[in-house]
Amino acid sequence: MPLQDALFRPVRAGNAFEETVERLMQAIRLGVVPPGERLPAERELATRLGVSRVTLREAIRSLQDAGYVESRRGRYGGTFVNTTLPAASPGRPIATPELLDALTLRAVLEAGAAECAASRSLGPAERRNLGARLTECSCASLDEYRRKDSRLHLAIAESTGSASLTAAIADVRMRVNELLDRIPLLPPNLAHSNDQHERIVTHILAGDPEAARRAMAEHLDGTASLLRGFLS
Amino acid sequence: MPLQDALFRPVRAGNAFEETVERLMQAIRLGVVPPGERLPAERELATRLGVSRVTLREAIRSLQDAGYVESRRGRYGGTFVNTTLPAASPGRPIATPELLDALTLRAVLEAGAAECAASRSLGPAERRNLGARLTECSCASLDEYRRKDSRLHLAIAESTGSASLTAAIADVRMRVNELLDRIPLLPPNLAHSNDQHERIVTHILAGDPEAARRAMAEHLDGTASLLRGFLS
DNA sequence: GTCCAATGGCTCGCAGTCATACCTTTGGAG
DNA sequence: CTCCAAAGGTATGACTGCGAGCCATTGGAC
Repeated sequence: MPLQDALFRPVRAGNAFEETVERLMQAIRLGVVPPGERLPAERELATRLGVSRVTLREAIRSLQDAGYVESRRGRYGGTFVNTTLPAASPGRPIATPELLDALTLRAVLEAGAAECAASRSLGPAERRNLGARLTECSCASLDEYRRKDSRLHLAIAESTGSASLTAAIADVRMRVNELLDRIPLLPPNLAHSNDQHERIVTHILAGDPEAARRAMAEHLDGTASLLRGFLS
Repeated sequence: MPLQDALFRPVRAGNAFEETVERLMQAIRLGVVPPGERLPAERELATRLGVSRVTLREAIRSLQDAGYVESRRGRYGGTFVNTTLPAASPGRPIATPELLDALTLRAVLEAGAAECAASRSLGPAERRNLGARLTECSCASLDEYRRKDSRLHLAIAESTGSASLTAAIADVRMRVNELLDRIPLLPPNLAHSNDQHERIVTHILAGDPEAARRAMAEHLDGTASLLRGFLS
């Protein structure tokens, strides 16, 4: 019975150390803490992540070794994201069912988020945030595009007002980005992507849920078919 | 920055024991392992949950104490779900933001799942499964309705073919059911719900994604506004 | 120049968790 | 009747993760 497969899945994705590394990577790779910026202080971060400071420090240490962050002591010190990030390692080959699973979940979550965001009355701060992320994305160079793109999509998720939904989208984006890192990013795709972004944000700001959903679905379909093509 | 709140959320929802209890409760309360049925053998279940047998046994023990399951030794023994389940304990009062968060996520996931299921070409086994769950639900008595209802919704999720999506829906249903257990379930609501179920399944089987999505959204809106009313 | 608050760096003992192995019970196969 | 495979029940020793406390460093406030 495959329903049980979904429910009796592993309770833990790994040990506390591994999951903590994963979470910090998420913040960095999705551009939530941009290059040059500081992570929260260890004591605070450990509390927020529900993990001991010892474990958090081990995770940070491994990110240092991998070249993602650097730590400075003293007051006004902290752990800072490096301005030049290491390229993602290829990792294991991709299983097709896993790919389809991630793409399905992403389509549901992000299209739903776009619709939901468009059906809410957004405050001025939220509207400004969406605009800022959009222009940031359109100005981004190739090597920072994935990060700025993720940041925009997260801003849309965030404007649904649902923290769980935002978290779920962050998770699925990490899964999909891991796959996208295996295929080249071409300037024409990037330009097309920016057009679609603009349309999505416009529909959200105009409060047109149906149009926002359609635009987002179309946008996602682009990378989805790209992925399916490269990996099947 | 509230985006960081979503990403720097706790890495662990609790210790291994608590999370294991939660997972088993999910299988029972959502009707995935119905009353009278047997759970997988301890050794297998421990492997699937990625947890040691000791920890799993502690979890099972606490479910025994709470009256959810009984264990029998010997070959053809095992751990069986009790035919009469204890009523859910009220638990802590509900915070409104938490409620809205869960309802938003549910709307996105389940409406998306209905649409996705309708846009796939389902096999005969899947079609039969949907039909069976639908009639099971329409015949259910008040005290078993929530379980049968969840089981139908999970069948829809399952027919998207995405294990992650199914798991996500199971999780959010547990959250919402916990809230629904605080308000009475009335026969008229039940009848109305069954009508909507039938419409949803019909649209899915007919392969009409848009209609399936709309029907599901309407269906969810019913309980959502009920909840908002009772708790605000 | 001195102080001090905030930060990263470090250590130790207790709780929880795990892998492994072995014991006990049960009911069908032969 | 006997045997035995499959299930739950138990015990042991090592490892992980945690809380708490203390140390070391830094740069601004005074």
